[in-house]
Amino acid sequence: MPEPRTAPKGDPLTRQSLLDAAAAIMVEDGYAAATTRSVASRAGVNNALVYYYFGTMDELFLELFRHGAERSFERLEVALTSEQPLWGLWDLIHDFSGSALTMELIALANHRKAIRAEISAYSKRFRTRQLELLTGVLEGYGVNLDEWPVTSVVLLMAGISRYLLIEEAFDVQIGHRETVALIERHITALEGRRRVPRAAAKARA
Amino acid sequence: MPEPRTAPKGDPLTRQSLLDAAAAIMVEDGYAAATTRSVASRAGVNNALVYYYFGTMDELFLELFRHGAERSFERLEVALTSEQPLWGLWDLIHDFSGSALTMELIALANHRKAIRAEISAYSKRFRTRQLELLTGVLEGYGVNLDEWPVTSVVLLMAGISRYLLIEEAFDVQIGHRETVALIERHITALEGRRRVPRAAAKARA
DNA sequence: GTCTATAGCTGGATAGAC
DNA sequence: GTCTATCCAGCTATAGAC
Repeated sequence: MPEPRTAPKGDPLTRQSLLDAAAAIMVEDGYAAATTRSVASRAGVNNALVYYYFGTMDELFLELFRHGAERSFERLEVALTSEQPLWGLWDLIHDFSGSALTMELIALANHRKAIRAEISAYSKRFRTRQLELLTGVLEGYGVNLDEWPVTSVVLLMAGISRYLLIEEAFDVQIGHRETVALIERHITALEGRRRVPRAAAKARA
Repeated sequence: MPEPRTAPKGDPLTRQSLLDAAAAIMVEDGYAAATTRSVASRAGVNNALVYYYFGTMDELFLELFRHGAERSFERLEVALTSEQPLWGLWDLIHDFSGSALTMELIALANHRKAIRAEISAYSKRFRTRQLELLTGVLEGYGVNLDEWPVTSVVLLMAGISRYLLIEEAFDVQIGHRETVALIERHITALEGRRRVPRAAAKARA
């Protein structure tokens, strides 16, 4: 579906630059810093345009989330139907890009009902799809699903990965290397060494 | 040390009620809702008192964090020197109370330098102490520390626990029960069934 | 589509009365 | 200690000119 049902009004470039500006500000200074003025200013336009394009800041935030969510969903499909689904899932989950923004949106959701509902619905959909696609894979690897339920495997990978990112943001890295190695050892035991390229890994200092 | 070196000025009760009010508001509506006016109003006093007691909102947030951090550190000592250190650690980490506030403070830290620094320093101290106390314990249990580094055990427990709490906040609970069971199975394998009472567990719906 | 101008509100912070 | 009063900054949102 390359053509949305109702084409959003206005200049698509301006619209996108507002979304990009909002994302950048949220990552750099937190969601509270993403105001109509700061976003518009960074996008190089007047703040009244935020209302012209999105109506309210809530709508802008929602659109930002939906963009990222849709992209993640597509990447999930690719990862879990690839030759090495576990490696694909790990790389996807462990990917730095987007995580900072996601965490800001989660924080934002704490006091924005619409955003909370959107994230909640999406998370369930995402998790459900993960399970659908991964159950057969783990069965194929001969994993004992009573001892290692698919949900738990997914939760462990996601949880540890998210936690490492949070700690890194606070410059705490004690034991991170060993822990990543531990996870990757287990993945290797199931589906061999990583043969697929790590998807679009960001350079890290 | 029942007497602090420099007694904070003002009425200790008012001071505490301001801190309590700030904590409650942050948990309920997010850190952005904790303003001088909202905090003072909830504490039943005038908003100018926030400045009388704390000077700035930043100082209030810092004091809030330090209180919780100190309490956590004490609980860590108790847990890790108890008869069942792993169960103690798990209960401490997995405790619901305080986690919501912690997450708000983490979000807040994203754009408040002073708070970021405080959390960073505390986290390192906390992790270091965990390792000091837990290394001997795991050795005593005959754990292969090359395969399961102490840091990784701690990170896995903390990461999964935190992630479960975040998901619960979004009403996503798919696989949570099984995953908690999995972790507790492993703890049981090392140090037997839980014999110590779960510390101050909050009732959950 | 993009702008200026402005209304209306909320927040941080301070001065000074009691 | 606690309050009232007030200043100023910054924000959302709208009206209307170009």
